[in-house]
Amino acid sequence: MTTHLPHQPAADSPPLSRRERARAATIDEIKETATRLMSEQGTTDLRFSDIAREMGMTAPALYRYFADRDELLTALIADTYDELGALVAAAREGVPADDIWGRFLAVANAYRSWASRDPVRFALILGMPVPGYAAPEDGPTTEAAKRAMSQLKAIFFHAAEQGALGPPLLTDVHEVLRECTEMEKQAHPHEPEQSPEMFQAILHSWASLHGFTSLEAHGHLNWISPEARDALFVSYVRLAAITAGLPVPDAPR
Amino acid sequence: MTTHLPHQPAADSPPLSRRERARAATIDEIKETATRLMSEQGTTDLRFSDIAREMGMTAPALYRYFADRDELLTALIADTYDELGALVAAAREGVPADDIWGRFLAVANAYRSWASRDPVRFALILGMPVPGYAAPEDGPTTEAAKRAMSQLKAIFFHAAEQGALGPPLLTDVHEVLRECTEMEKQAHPHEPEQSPEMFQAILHSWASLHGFTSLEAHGHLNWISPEARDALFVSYVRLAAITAGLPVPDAPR
DNA sequence: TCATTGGCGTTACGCTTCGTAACACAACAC
DNA sequence: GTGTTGTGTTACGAAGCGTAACGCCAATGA
Repeated sequence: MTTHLPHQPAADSPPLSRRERARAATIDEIKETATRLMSEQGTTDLRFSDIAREMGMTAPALYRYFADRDELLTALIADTYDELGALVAAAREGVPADDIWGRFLAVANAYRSWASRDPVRFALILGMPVPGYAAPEDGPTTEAAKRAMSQLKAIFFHAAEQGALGPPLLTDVHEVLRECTEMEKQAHPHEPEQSPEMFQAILHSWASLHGFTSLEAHGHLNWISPEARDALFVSYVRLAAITAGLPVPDAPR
Repeated sequence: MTTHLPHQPAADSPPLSRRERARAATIDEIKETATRLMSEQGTTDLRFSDIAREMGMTAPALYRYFADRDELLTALIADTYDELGALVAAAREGVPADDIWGRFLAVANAYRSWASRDPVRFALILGMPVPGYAAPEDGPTTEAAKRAMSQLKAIFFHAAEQGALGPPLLTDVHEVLRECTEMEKQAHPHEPEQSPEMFQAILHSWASLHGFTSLEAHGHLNWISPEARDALFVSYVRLAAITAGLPVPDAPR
């Protein structure tokens, strides 16, 4: 898992003592095992004893590394955020920058296929908080949401830069959403300018994408064939792109 | 809760013995209590002991009524389906039949506000299956999905009947989705005709609606104000209706 | 009227989990 | 070598699940 903590700025205090390395490795192994168990048994309800057993340890030993189940969960959630973020970013960057529709589709596909591959972890970060787990106040939950969305944002910013971004289908924006855009602008002064219409369109796209993904990942579209779901998804993403003002090639792929 | 079981055709075998009535009442009370606890503690992970304590009973007594936690969950899930279905249907019927946009918005609002009011039960039926709970094979899960969707379907059918349904924004429909439409037609021969474009548009609408609802219900839109969310939702639903070919009044409400 | 039957709820139990406490051992520092 | 720190163990108490064995009560039948 190579924990990769983007939160503490990777100060990389170079001299990592033997012990510290061992500790870090154990932490990674715990998280890896926990993640695997979670995916395997299809539940976010992980048991310390299971993890320990799987690792050839006893349960109380884990408390040396995580104070309780919630702390472990918090770590797993943070890692999952990062993983999804990285995955989506990689997908976006795997397509030439001028192929805006291609990038949009790539991001959508990455989001969707990750969720379908790992519905439990998808639910872990973007579904309901784990049973009995109280997310740290105003914690990583909304953070993750925004990070996922920022990948979409990036596409819109890029399209706008290139002058390839048309007006969205809906140009009416409610006053309160205009204010909201203003606040976002102040919160992220380094980001390119974003119009209220674009802000609204981005949110629309993201909610759309999430809807299909969530339904499919949790099996609520199983009554249509996988091929039909694929076709549906592509048309769905096309629709989202069109309504958001992104340039979309005419030929239905 | 007055259990209202639409599955067994309410044969209403009239002579309900005193005992049977008592038993039914207890079952209802258990389900009520379980539901309440679930909503209150924000978790689908309910404990028999808690339910029993709340009812002034002991845990083992509950096993007279439900063989195990899964059986109780199955019952709760079924009830929740029915409740949501009824709620949405009521919302739809609360608006004059010729006000198509009004009905669409009402359905969307009902779905959304129910989910936000009761995110746990929303997750219970439309999110990830409960930890440790294996849904009965091909069971109520997809049933619920289809039932929720049927409310949307009804609106489209009605609009089509009235000749008020325009073409959706996307009229390309992939071959495999056309076949899928055909199969649906055969599965529900009593339903009005539905074109592939319409079938696709309905699915699009539903996935959209679900996306916003799911994000909001689980707190992932908390970084914008409730008022902004309201405004966003209305514009979102408008967009969905427009792209689906439903008649939408020009004035942005 | 009185015994029987069946449903319901109880206490008692075994098993498993969580999380803490007390102890044992290895690595490291001086 | 000796003390300190980190890591893992076994031992324990509290709480949950689900089963088993028992007591109580209402309904039934002679």
